[in-house]
Amino acid sequence: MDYKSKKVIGMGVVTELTGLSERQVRYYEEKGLVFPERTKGGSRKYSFHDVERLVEVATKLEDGWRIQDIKERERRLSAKQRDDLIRGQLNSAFRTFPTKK
Amino acid sequence: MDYKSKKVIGMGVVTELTGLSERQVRYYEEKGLVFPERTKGGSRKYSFHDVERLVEVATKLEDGWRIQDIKERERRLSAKQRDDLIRGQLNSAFRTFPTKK
DNA sequence: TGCAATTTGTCAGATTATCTGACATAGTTT
DNA sequence: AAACTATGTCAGATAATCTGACAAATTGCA
Repeated sequence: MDYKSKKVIGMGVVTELTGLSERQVRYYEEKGLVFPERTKGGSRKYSFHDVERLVEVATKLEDGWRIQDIKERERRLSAKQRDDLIRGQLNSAFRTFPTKK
Repeated sequence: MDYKSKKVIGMGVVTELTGLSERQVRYYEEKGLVFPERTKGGSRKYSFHDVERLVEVATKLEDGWRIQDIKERERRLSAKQRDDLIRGQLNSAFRTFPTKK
């Protein structure tokens, strides 16, 4: 695993890096937007990727989005991506219609 | 700064990642082999680069090196690199002797 | 050979970091 | 108006980390 996705960052550093409060960070987890790992004792551990994710979420909230909207939109997007992927696979497998060039 | 050199990792994770004891990690710092940052409260924060460094140090110690030897050897090596760098700069600036090709 | 240095373990006591759960609140939806 | 959303804050508990000290095994060296 690469540095960006390894879960090694504690809550204190996360709040420093993101500018968010502990409350916010925990709330976003409660709502299913980030998924930290835990130490044996129960402390949260985040990755750099998680940190970027948190900033992205916070930005959208500042823009007036609500958490459920963010999740909903992403659910649709990834569904579309799955569709596009499958469509692409079908196209290259069966070539049901002409491709350009 | 990149993920590899950002100091965000606490002692607990460092001991997990390196397999070293807290005692060892602190001792290597005391001897000037790693240079963690600190939180406001005084807790150490390491980078992935530091983690790799610690493993490298531990490996050499297992091979029978002593800390002072490691530091001494590196002092010489970096001195040589400085010399090589300067020599290279002089060569390209003044071309005091013919180069091959 | 004997003494000093090196490296690591361990322990105590103190301090810092983080956790959960609860209540409050301002703003937004329904 | 009532319910919901997002966040602040506080208390009490637990986890994580720190420093400083003493011990001990091994190794270097005078």
